Amino acid sequence: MARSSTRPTSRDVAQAAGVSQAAVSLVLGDKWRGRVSETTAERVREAARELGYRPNLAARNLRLGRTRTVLLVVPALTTEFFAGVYTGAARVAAEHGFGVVLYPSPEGIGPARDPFASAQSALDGVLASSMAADALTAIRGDQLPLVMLDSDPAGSLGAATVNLDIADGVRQVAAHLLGLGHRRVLHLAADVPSWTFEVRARELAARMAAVPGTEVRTVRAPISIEAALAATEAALTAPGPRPTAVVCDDDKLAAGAYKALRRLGLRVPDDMSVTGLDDLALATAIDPELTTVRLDAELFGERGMRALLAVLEGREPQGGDIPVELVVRGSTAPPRTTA
Amino acid sequence: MARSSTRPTSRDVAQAAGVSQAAVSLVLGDKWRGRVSETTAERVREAARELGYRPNLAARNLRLGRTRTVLLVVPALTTEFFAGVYTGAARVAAEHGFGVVLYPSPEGIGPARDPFASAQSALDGVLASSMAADALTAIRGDQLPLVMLDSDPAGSLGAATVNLDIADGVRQVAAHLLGLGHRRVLHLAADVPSWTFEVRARELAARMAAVPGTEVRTVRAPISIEAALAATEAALTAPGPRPTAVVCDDDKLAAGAYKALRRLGLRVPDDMSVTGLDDLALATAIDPELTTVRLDAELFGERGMRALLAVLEGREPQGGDIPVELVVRGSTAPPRTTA
DNA sequence: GGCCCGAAGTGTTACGTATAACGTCCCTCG
DNA sequence: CGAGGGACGTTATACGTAACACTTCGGGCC
Repeated sequence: MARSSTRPTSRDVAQAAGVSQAAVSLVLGDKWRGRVSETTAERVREAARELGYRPNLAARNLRLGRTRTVLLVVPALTTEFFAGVYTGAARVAAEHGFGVVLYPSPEGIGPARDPFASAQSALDGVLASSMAADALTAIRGDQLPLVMLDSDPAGSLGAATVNLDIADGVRQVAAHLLGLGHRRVLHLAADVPSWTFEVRARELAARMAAVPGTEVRTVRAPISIEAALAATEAALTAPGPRPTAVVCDDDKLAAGAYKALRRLGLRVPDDMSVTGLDDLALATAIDPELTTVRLDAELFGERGMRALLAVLEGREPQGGDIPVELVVRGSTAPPRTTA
Repeated sequence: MARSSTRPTSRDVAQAAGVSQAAVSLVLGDKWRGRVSETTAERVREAARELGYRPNLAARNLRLGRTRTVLLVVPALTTEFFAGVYTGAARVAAEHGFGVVLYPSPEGIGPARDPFASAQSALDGVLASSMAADALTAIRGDQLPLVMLDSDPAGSLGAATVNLDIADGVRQVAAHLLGLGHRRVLHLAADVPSWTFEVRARELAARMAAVPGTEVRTVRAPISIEAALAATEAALTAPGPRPTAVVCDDDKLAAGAYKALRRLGLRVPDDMSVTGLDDLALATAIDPELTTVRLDAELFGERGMRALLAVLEGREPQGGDIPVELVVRGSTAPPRTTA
């Protein structure tokens, strides 16, 4: 019996089982077929169980030069969207014996230097959602394998990207509203410098412009209910013909739009249609329930992790955008009076 | 110049600066006052900068036997509540040179073995929110320093606890409703086996029972909008005198209650008052805005981390519950007809 | 002049693991 | 009957860092 004050090492196990430390490593590392007899192997396993042996990860990482741990960088912990991304990513990672560590970039989407100062050699790779450019270059400088989530494929400095097909989601929203007869639309845009939001604006403008007589007005707000409320109220009380629908970059913004409309005495969807994007719990909590674009967050995380694992193994990550789906609920209807 | 294919080590820096590896360790570890001259120290720092040296954490952790990293176990990533807890905890940790790694227990609150299998010697301590007992004993078995968040002080196997004063929050809710004249109350309880929810039930029952002629009916639902909707609808269509207020364990449950009331043709607050607990963004997104108990999540995380750091340094963590505050909004009013 | 002391470093070791390289023994085959 | 080869291990080493113990040298002090 070894000194019980400190944690048992593989050497303690070896002594208890009457074998060498190397044998313990072989058995516990499952590399023993044809090198150690079944009976000896069992004796080692028994001793390890007996002593409550847990391998020292620091030593293993040092020896192997890798950690089987990757970092997931998310803009914020707030939404269940990133919870889903984590869940999907963690599941796939676990299947391959990898762990996932989470780094929430402190204030929304912003520079994230910390994780690389504190994690460095503790990481094998990084899965990063829409990050600021300087953090990205910091990672590249560290030579860490990187896969970007929802990022401009052209501007990722050669990193692989995995994207949701947001553009198609916006297309579906535009088609839905145009089909209902809407022609004047207010775009409540997220005031966040990220490619994923640029796509929304670009695609909406393009789809609406394809139909004559349409008009898109844009107003920007940070992703918060109060900010969305203020921005929407300001936009709708401005002079000129009033839009008949509000297209929001995000469900949270839509919740703010609801409040602005209520304050202005406008009813959803009778006086004004509203659409969101994400399909958070919030979307069905508000009244009427929100017509929005459902993003499969878990699949997103899963595909992202698969891509990163491919990069780590030197394989080519497979591309292809992840499909999204318009969910029509009670917040959209034909405009009251045709323009 | 060393081989550029692999990362520079402290030995590479030493060679570049013309000193020994030990000197590099002293200088970069800030332990050099009186041991190395200022000029030599500067030469070392310059060489390190030049080579882009980053210490190998695995080696450091192995050498020191600690990682300056703690684990934060949260029941779910979903709510902004735990985002706040993380933010507060991470800030305090950073001030003391510690990093925080997040472990979201996979499905809500449940057994969490993984982190100890995968993190083990990679952690100095654990800050855990309301966990299942078996996971807790797993940690204790690992002898990892532990602080529990929102957990029964009596049942934590000797681990220090840091709690929000939920009981006082419930007291404030009860006093508010009683003051408005409510006597029959439906308690929409979270169907989650956690001490923090037991407290709500116990305290509500006690406070209501203190006033003659009161009645508390209880219905349980998992924390989801749909489940809360179904449970509330069932409870309110049951025979017997209808309650005049619904007290919810959580804002999300309250959102479900709103939907049930709408479906039943009951208006908030005219026909039914509703209260929540958390003060999430959701609370102000729904209409009318929810009367709820605001929890200071950041302060909670901060205090929890301070307690854990105290334990790590062998000091006695300081106790004391964190105060909470009732926020009265539009969802509560006097009952329409006095019973 | 001898002695001690502080400054400025260096040499060496250990942390716990995984694995390459190296021994045995015994059995089989040509 | 000797060579070869599997079965079953062991010995030794390296990963990169921090820290202890030791050396060298110049100066101050009695």
